Amino acid sequence: MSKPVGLRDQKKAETRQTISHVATRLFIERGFENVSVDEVAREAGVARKTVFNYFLRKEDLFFDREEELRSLVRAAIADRGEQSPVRAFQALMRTLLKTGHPIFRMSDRPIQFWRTVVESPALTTYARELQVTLANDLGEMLADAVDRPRADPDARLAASMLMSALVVAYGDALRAFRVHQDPVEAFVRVMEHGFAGADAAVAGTPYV
Amino acid sequence: MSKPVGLRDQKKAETRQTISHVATRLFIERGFENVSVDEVAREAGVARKTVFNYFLRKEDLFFDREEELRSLVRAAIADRGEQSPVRAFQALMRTLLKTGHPIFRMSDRPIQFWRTVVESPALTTYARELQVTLANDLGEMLADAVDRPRADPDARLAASMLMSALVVAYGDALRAFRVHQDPVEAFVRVMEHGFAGADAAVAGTPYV
DNA sequence: TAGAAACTTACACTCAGTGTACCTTTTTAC
DNA sequence: GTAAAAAGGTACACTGAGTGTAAGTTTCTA
Repeated sequence: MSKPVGLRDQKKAETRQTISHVATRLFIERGFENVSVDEVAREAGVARKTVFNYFLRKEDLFFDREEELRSLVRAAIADRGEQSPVRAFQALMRTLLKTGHPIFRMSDRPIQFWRTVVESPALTTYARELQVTLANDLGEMLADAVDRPRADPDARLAASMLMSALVVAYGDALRAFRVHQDPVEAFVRVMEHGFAGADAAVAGTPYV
Repeated sequence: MSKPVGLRDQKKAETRQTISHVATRLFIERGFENVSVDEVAREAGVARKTVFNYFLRKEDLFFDREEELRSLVRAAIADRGEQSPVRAFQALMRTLLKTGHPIFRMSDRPIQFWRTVVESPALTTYARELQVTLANDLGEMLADAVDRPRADPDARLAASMLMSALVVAYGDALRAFRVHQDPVEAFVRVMEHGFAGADAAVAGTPYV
């Protein structure tokens, strides 16, 4: 998070914002595959190449918020005190959920967002990549936290199961929302079962 | 599995085989992204369009064997007798592993195959899609087996965790192979931990 | 204020994937 | 056996993502 100071950085930030906002709006309105990058560029008043200068892939125009969660997790594991790293992660998730953090909020906006994702094969694929990336990251953080090698299979297993639990929980929360049930309650139920499972998977290791 | 009878079907099968074999060879030799579909078509003595008539996507040229595992799982769950469905699935995996079934065999050929996958972002993504597809399938089979709705979150959680365990186990087995350790032993160790975790996640449900 | 550095753009290109119309081969029906 | 029809293969033309390059333009720095 380096501070932009000069006029140049300010303009860059603005351009990036504009492109991302325009793209997000168009994608939600008309679907990801029905909007070309050309169109986004035109609407944002910028060259097509400029779009690709800011965003490596078309999908990046829609997902812009992965880094945030990652650093939250990193901080929680670093400041975990006496807790085991897995418990620290679980505690963080419970807190984010209870405090209605944007990432886990179940209101209209995110619902729209995820509907757009679900309706687009490309975005769905991208979301899965994100899950794997976060699982790998989490695995390395866990291993680092207990001084095991970064490729430690127990860490990877724990991370992978924790992420699975969250994704399944998220899916069920969306379903609950659609049928006008309490999405948070649905989320917590599945999440806690998954967390218990992850605990059991790495029982006897320093992770839990 | 309908039997091809006429000359036409025979030729079709041959063409498909040729294309798939040529493609697989080229991809393993030079990497997925370094071989264009044009090249595959040329080498197979066929028009580029013909390739896309047989295979929906370039990636399909490389992965050709998902259906087999799916039907094995389906059969195992159907014929599970007194066992719970999750136990039946776990038993199947142990058997496949012990009997050295092609899908789980850790010899040079699959190693080459997976190295090619790992080195290609597109193929890696495809493999993940496969994992999700199989997890969804398994989830529905589990739910069907105990007469719960197909979208039952417990079934999805169990399926997702079981698949996670297998994928992490597979990854660790490949790692073991590279360092000249026993890949099967590595696989079993991680798999069993994961299975125990999945059991715990859905303890108290009819799945386990 | 001039030159360096960084960003934007136009242009040309590769490659995946699709649609269409036409040609060739196999099948089928007489 | 042969002719019509059915199906596959091909050529061609197209869209759209993504990349490389060189030249123009804006901001920064000394």
